[in-house]
Amino acid sequence: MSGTFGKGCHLHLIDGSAFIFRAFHALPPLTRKSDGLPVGAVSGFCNMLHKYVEDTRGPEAPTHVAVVFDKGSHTFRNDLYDQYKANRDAMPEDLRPQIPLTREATRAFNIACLEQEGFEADDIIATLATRARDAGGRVTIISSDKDLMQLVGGGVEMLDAMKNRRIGLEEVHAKFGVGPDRVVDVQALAGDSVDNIPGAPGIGVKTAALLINEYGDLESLLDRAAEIRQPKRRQALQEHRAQIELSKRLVLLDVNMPLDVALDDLEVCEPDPETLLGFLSQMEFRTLTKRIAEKLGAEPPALPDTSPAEADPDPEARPVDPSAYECVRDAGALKVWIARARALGRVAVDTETTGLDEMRAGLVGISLATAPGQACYIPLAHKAGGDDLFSAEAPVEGQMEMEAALTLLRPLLEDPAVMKIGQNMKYDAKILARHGIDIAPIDDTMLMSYALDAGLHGHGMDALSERHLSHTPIPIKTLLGSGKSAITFDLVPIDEAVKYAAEDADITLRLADLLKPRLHHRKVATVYETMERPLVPVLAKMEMTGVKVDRDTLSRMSNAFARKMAALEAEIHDLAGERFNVGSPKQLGEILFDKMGLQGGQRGKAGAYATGADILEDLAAEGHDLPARVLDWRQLSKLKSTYTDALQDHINPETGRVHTSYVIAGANTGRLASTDPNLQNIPVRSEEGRRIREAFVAEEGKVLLSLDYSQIELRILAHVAGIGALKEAFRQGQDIHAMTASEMFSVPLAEMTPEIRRQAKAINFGVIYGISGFGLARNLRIPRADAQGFIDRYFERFPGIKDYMDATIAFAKEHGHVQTLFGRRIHTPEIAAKGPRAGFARRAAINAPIQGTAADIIRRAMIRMPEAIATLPAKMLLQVHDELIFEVEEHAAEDTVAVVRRVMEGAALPVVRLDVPLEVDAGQGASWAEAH
DNA sequence: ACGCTCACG
DNA sequence: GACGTACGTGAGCGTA
Repeated sequence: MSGTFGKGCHLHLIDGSAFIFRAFHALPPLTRKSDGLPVGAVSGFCNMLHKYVEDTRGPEAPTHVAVVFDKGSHTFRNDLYDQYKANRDAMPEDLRPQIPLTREATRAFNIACLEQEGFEADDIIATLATRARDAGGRVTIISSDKDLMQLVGGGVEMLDAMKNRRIGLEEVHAKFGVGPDRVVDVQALAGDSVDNIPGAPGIGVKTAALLINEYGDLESLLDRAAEIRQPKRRQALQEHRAQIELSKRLVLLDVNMPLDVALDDLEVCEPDPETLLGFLSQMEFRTLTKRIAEKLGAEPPALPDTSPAEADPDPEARPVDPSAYECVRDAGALKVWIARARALGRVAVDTETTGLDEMRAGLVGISLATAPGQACYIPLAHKAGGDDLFSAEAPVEGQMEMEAALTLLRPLLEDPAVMKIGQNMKYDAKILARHGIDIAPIDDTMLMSYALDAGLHGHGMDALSERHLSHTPIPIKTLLGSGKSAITFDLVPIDEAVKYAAEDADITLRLADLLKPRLHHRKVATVYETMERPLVPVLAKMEMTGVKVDRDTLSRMSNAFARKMAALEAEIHDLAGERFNVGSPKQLGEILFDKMGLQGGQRGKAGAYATGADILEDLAAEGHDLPARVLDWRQLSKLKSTYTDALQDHINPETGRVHTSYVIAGANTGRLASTDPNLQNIPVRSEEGRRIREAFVAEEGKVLLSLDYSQIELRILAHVAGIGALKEAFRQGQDIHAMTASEMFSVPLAEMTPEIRRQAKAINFGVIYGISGFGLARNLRIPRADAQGFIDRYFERFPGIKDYMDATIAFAKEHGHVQTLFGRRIHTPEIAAKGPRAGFARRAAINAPIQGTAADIIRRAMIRMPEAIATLPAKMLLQVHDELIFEVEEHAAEDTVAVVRRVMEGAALPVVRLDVPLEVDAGQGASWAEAH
C-alpha cells in the first residue's frame, strides 16, 4: 500500500483531545507509584489507543492514521472573538502534566501525532479529511464532536468509538435537520453555550434548520430576513446579523490550513516493541505492559521496584554523612561531576559567598549533589585566615582557577536538559548572573515547601531538613562565628567548607526528592509551576536592575529633619520640666502618666505604659501639648532613621542604585516581602513623608511609571462572595465606598457626605480583614455598640458577605487550609484553637483568600511582563503589592503604559474570569513622587 | 533577643 | 459571660 495516497486508501483521524478528556473523567485518579505523578489519563489514553488498534485489524483496517491534538489555548478564533471558549473551566490540576505524556504515548504506538499552534485539532482534521477525500480515498474521523459533522459526506464519515456508532449523512441530518453542507449555517444561528458561540438570541437548532431549509442557506436567509413573518425571529436576525456572521466564521472549520505533514506520512506502521514497552514500563503500567508484550511476542521489561521502602525513601536509611563528600580541586574531577549530572538530567547546586548581599558578595565556591549522599564542593576563592602577615589573605593552594571552573560549569548550568535544584535559587541565580551564567531550568525546594505548607512552618533549609529529614545541618555559625569576630566564608578552611557546603547541596537534593512528588499529590503543582518557580528569574532581574536613588536629596532632607527634631526635643523637655529620651517609650510613659498625671495610662505586659500613636492622639485631642509634640517628633524620627539615613547606606556604590531583595516565601498569603531595604513601605500617606519619594528618580532621558490595581481586594471580595450590588457598581465604575454608604445608610448618592463615605470605607476594609465590632469601633473611634450596628446593617444589606465568611471558616475547619482562586493554599492550623487565638485565626482565614488572590494576580502579571515589554526600552523595577514601578525611555512611556496595563488587567485570565473588571491606574514622572 | 512603634498595601 | 482582637509585612530603637 506504500506510495501515493489515493483510491483504495482509508485514513483514520483520531480526535486525541477527546480521548484524553474521556479517559481523565472516566477513570479514578491514578498516580505513578515511584514519584506520585498523576497518570490516570495517560493510562486510559493508552488503553483506548490499544483497543482501537486491536479493533481496527482486518479487512476494514485503515491504511493511514493520525492522532490529532489541540495545541495551546489561543487560536485564530480568539482573534476573531475574544470571548471564544471563554467560559471553559481551567484544565484540572491533575491533567495538566499528563498532556505531553499523551503525545509521547502516541509516538510510542508509532502513530503520527499532529498538533499545530494557532489551530484547533478540528481544523487539522478538516484539512486532512478534505485532502484525502479529494484524492479519492475514504476517511473515518474517530470522534463524536458535533463540530466535525460539517465534514461528513463524499467518503468521509465519523465513528463514535465509545458507542461504536457510525455517523453518516443520516445521523447528521437527524441531529441538525440539514445536510453536512448546511450544518455551519444552523450552528451559526443556534449558537453554542459550550464554546460560547453567540448565535442569534432565541433561535435554537430546530428553528435554525427550519429557516435554512426554507431559504436555502444562511446568506440568503439574512438578506431576505425582512420577509420573515414571525416578528421575534425577524428582529433577532436583523439586529444580530454581525453576530451571526461572526458565529459562522467561528464554527466553520479551516479545510486549507498550512500543514507540515503529507497524507503519505501517515501510513500505518507497526510499533517498535522496545519503544512502546519502554514507554509503558516507564509509566509503570503493569497490566498494559504485560498485555501488549504478549501481543507483540516480546519479553516485558522489568518494572522499577516500587515497594514502599523505595518509593518513600527512609531518611534514616542513608544518613547524611558530611565526611563522605568530595573536594573538587581540578578540571578532571569537575568533569566527572558534570558528566554525572548530565547523565542524570538533574543536579542540586549551592553557592557559597562572602556575604548575604547578592549584589556585593563574592563567589567563594560551588557545591553540587547528584544523588543522596553523593555531593562535592568546588572551592574557588578561599584565602588563608591566619594572622601571619605574609600568609593572611593569600589564596589557598589546591583550588581551581575561578574562570576555568565557571567555563566548565556554564554549559551544565545553562543546559535546558538538566534541571538545577536549589534552596532559595534566586540568591544563587543572582550570584551566578554576576559571573555571566544564566542558570536554567531550575527547581527550588524553598518554593516547593511554600506551595505545599504555607502557614504551617518556615521554609528555610534548616527547618525543612529538621522536619523532613530529621537531620540538623551544620550551623553556619560553627564556621563563621558570630558577632564582631565573625569571619567570611572565604576564610573558612577548605576541608571544613567541604562538609558544610556539600551537605547543603545533598540536603537540597533529598528535599527535592521528597517534596516534588507531593506537589502533585496535594494539588499545588500548578501553583508551584506557574506562580512560584517562574517568578525567580523575574525578581532576580528586577533586584539586579535596582532603582536610582538620589543621595543629595535624602541628605538634605536628613539635615532638615534633624533641625526640626532638635527644636521639638527642646520644646518637649521644656513641657516636661526635665530632660529625657523622647525616643524611649518607657521614659515617655512615666513622664506622661506618673509625673504629669495624665489619665488613660494603660500598662502593657512588660509593665510599661503604652504610648502608641492612638493614645498620644487622644491625649493631644484633650489639649495636651507634650503628646502632640512627641507625635511630630516621632514622625520625623521615623522618616530620618528608617528612610533618609538608612536608605543612603543602601545605595550600591557601583551602580548608584538601591537593590532591594524580595522574599518569595515569606508572607503566608502569597504576597512578596521586600527587605534590605524594604521598598514596600516608603512613606506616602503624610505630605512630609511622601517627599521621600522625590529621591527615587529615573535616569536622564527616562521616566518612572507607576501602575496600580484600583481596589483589587474589594473587587475580589465582590467576586468570591458573589455580591451582585458590588459587582454592578464596579462594572459601572461607581465610587464603591459611596455606593456602600448609600446602601447602608439609605442616603442618596447625590446627598453623600464625606463623613458617611469615610465610615463606609472603613467598613469595606474591615470586611476584608474579618470585621469585628471592637476593631471597627477602634478604627472609627465610635462606641462599640454603634460599630456593631453598622456591621449588622452591612450584613443585612449584603447577606452574601456573611455567607462567604461562614463558608470560608467552615472550609478552613474541614480542610485545615483556605485557598485562593488560583489554588494557592494557606494553612490555618490555629482555626480550631480556643480563646483569643481562635479570633485571630478566623480573621486570617477570611482575609487570606482575598489578599492571596490579589497576590496571585500581580505575580501572574509580573511573570508575563518580561516578554510583553521585551521590545520596549523599559525595565520593571519594583513591586508594592498592588503596584508595579517601571523605568522607561521617555519617548516610549505611553506605549509601555498601554502594554503593562493590558498585561495587568488581563492577569487573571485565562484561568479565572472575574465577574468584575480589573482596572489599573497609571502615572509617570521624573520621580516616584510624581509617578504615583 | 524581644517588644514597641510606625512605615506601607 | 469573659476573653481581647481589625489582615499582611520589615526596620529601627530601647530595653532586657
